[in-house]
Amino acid sequence: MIVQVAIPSPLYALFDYELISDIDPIGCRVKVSFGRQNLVGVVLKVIEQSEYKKLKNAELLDTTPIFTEDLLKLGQWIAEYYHAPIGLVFRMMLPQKLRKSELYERSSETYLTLSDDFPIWLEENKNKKARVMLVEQLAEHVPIERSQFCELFGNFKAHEKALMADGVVFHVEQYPKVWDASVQHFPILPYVLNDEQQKAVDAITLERFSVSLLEGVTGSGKTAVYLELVKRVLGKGQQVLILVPEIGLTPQFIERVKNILNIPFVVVHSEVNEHQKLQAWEAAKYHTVPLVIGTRSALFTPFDRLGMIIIDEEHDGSYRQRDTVRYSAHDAAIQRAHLLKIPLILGSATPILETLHNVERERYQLLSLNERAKGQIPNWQIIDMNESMIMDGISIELLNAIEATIERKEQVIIYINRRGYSPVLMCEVCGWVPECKACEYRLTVYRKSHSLRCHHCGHSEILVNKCPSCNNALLKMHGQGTERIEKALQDAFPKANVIRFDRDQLKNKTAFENAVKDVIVGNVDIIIGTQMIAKGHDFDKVTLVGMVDIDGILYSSDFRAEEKLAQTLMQVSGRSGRDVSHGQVVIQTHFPEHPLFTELPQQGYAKFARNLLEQRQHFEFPPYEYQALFQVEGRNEQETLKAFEGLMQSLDCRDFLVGITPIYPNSLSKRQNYYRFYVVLQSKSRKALHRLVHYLMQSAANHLPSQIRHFCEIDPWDFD
DNA sequence: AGCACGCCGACT
DNA sequence: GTCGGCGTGCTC
Repeated sequence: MIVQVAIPSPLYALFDYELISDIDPIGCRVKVSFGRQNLVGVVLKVIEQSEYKKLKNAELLDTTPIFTEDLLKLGQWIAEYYHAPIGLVFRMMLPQKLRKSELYERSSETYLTLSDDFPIWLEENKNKKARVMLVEQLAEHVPIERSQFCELFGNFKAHEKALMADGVVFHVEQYPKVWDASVQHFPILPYVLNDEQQKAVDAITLERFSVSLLEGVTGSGKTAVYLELVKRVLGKGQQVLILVPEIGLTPQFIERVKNILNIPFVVVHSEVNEHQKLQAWEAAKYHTVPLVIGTRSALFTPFDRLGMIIIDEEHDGSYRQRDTVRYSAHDAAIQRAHLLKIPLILGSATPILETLHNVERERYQLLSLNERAKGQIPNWQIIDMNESMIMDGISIELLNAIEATIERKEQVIIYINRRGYSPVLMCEVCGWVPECKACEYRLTVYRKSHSLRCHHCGHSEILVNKCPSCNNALLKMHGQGTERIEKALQDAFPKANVIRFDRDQLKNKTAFENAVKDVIVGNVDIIIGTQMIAKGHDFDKVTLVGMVDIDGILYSSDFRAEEKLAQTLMQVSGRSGRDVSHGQVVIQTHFPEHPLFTELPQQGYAKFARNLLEQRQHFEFPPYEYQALFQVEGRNEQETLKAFEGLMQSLDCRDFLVGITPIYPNSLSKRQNYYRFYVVLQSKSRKALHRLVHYLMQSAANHLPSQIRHFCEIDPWDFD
């Protein structure tokens, strides 16, 4: 037969091969020769005839499809929706062990069993006390998984060998059994759901597609709702997938699930090794476990009978992948739930505006948990940096608050922003920020060309070195120089233990866990950290959170800056004083009049977010319009720009349903010796946007010189 | 992506 | 003299 295969290469087409097979090979892996290399592809279609004359042969690697039907469709949806090469999408969906060109066979487990005449052996070997004990234990448990028996009764290799030689104990290879809800007894949840929680649980209809937003702050009891829902789905003989942010998969969370549900489950995240990943993959596919908890890539776990998907902390950025295949696991999960006709739950205290908009349009149902949330509106102290006394970027008010906290033997978190926001120029004395005269939009600094540019109209002017407003020379680039904060704090509190919490410092799991342990035991007084500390861990002794460097984000050219900052502020506030009454948040800013500081703490996130939505509608930004980013990068700055300009000019833009921005240099313009430029395409119509992106990608592939790379990103979240 | 082919600079 | 840098082209 002739099959069409998705090949792991950055090409958009399927490739035809000749295949000899008795079974329907769709969803199976094949070994193919592609050019001069041997690759593993996935069969997506069987066709009658090929336009190609001489086809190479493909070799079947699986006896049964490796991709479930819904995953096959999901992969094709991702390739189409995100304009990604289909073979790379399918490679991404496979566990690494299955990307290799090896035959796959489901792994079996070693079980222990006894010979029928073991009583005779017992009779004859009464003096061998240890072995008698083992045989007696086995008699009660057989057949039992060998590893499980070892867990219960320790390693018994020597005895095992002897018993096998005597012919009483046997090894049997068999597959683990399908997990059966009717055999399993669920423990009674150690708490009673309140009215809201019960209402939320009852509002979910199983075995039908729906998206529900479970809105509630930390401590409002979202997890209890999740677990009750898991129980219900499992009771129907179905499985559940829980997606969590990269940082959210804490031992605390795992412990909670383990203790409360008392069911077998598998965990998939970046720290789990490939062997364990394949085990988890099999356990889900063959339904030997009913629950999978994992980060972004766990979305591609095959299930025998998936009955529900839960996305915890749905606003979290780690659901978006920005390398090779650029996709959102959040949105793809909704697609998967749709394909399977099952409910999907989005949980967050600070849902993204896209989600809230879908609630307003009644595409998603809203389930609110407010009851325990009263008094949760944060008590913020806003420090006006224009008025305050400042030492090394830290105000006297914050210094005093830190001192008092440390003296009480409580802990402090200092939150700094280290993300690559485009730099803002600002006067340290009066807070002046350069703005474009034409559009009043703040200007972005381009250090290399020594200029300021407007991201709206493209206007460019010379970089000033003195503040034109107060004539002071203390102009500062924001988003820069956060290292000095650590030094300043260490200098101010020489006796305090200061720890830095960021990705560079705590790359591996043990370093991270040790740091967490240090904080929990109380070995640390001041924690300096980035986004990482804004979520996940519950540090009971933290009673003060200081935010020292947020103006840069506020005035970045990202139209989502306020939304993101509001989310961060709420999440960070949740870190302070979880158990005690005197939790305190101190925020330093040059712009104390900004709604984020005046309205957000009074109204709470939900109300504030709805105001932001009105603004988005007014300015015709997402979610009221749809966006795509198209980026071009090359070694030579001028050539790259020229090629990009040529490409955009040749574009037949009579398709006036789509707006296109001018070409911008990327704010981190040069990276790894590549100069990067982008445009943003925007439209009210997804279809029109999709069509233009498709055309642009094709035209780029055909007309851009091959040393200039390009890609697109659908529904972009960050523009750096 | 990967891999080969091909054309120019500094090395055992 | 070659080894190897990476620009270019191709894959059913």
